[in-house]
Amino acid sequence: MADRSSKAEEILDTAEAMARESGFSGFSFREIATAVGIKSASVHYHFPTKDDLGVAMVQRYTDRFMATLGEPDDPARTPDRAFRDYVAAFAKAAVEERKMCLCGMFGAEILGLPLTVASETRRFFDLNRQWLKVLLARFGIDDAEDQDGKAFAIIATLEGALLLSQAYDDPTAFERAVAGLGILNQRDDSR
Amino acid sequence: MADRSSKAEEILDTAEAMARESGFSGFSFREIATAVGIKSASVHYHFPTKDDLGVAMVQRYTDRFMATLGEPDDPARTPDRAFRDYVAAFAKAAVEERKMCLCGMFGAEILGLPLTVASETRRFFDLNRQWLKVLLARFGIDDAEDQDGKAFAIIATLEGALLLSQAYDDPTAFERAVAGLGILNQRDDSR
DNA sequence: GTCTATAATTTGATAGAC
DNA sequence: GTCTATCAAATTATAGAC
Repeated sequence: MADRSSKAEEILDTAEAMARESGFSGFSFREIATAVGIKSASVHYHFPTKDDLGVAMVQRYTDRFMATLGEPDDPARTPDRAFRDYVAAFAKAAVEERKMCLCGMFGAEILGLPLTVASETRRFFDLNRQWLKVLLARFGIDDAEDQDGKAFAIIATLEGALLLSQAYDDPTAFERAVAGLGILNQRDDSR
Repeated sequence: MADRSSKAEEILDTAEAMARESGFSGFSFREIATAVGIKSASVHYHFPTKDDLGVAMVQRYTDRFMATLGEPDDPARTPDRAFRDYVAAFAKAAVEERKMCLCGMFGAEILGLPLTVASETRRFFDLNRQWLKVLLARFGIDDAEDQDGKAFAIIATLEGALLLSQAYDDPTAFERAVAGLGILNQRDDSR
């Protein structure tokens, strides 16, 4: 896709990890440089400005996230299974990575972001909504407004569950929040 | 409570507004000073360090928020009504103020906060969970684990709905997320 | 690609006069 | 309470050598 050098990927790894813990202002070129073993001027060689770095971070995060989801209407996967996979994508952030969703973090502080990064952040949510709409149609939810509301509700709950996991530094907060949700439990028997 | 001067309140107003848009690193003593018409050294007179300011911001926000909620077991208010009031407290942030919840913002970036501010932020969520548990008991939900899960799910959805409203700069995102949620619609007839 | 060196700006914070 | 003056550190970013 972007065909980046391995050093550029290392930079993105580090910047993403830092941003998912403390936001866009939560990392600096110097910190990243130290972490990957180069100087800050060399980071600027790969990503001239912080805007550029921010955009690349969100694009890579979004591409990876959507790729792990697969297609919502893949006939090889039941709707129930696809929905569980969707929840699992967020659970991974809470349990394995113990970090916020990058776009959830940027979404909250979007008014303080460069416009290019803000725009790319909204794209993440647009793609998620579209993916969920296709899936909800397979559940027999055909009304567009209904699909829209349910998609928003699902994303909100999962992003909020991640937020609580961060606040408490406790992955079980994510699990408890999701387990306590009716929408998800309706299909608890389908595993 | 804190018995602060009106200038200190002005400072807190400004800092809160800025933090709810772009986080803890999203405001500086100089910006605040300019906004309230004094110099940054004078801001330090009221709040010696940024830690102090952050703690005061969260304490005041939490106190105000819990005060508007009232008592969850006030017999003068039906459980349905109390729950609607709870949702309305978050809706106010999305629709009237068009800002993130201060503690939702700080919760997401909690790993980048001073420990004192982080601790105060968790208190906000502790108080919210306790309030909801008392309310859920009135709905006949007596199992403690059940109460806990549902409380987490409700807070997660509302904080996540605020996050989406910020990301899209659109209060209707909050409303759509909440409307699409089964847990809330079950009692749609009780208004 | 990475470095040294450096510029311009911003940040949190303090000392001391009024 | 507010000011001027100042500080040390950090930030994003650039120029130019290797």
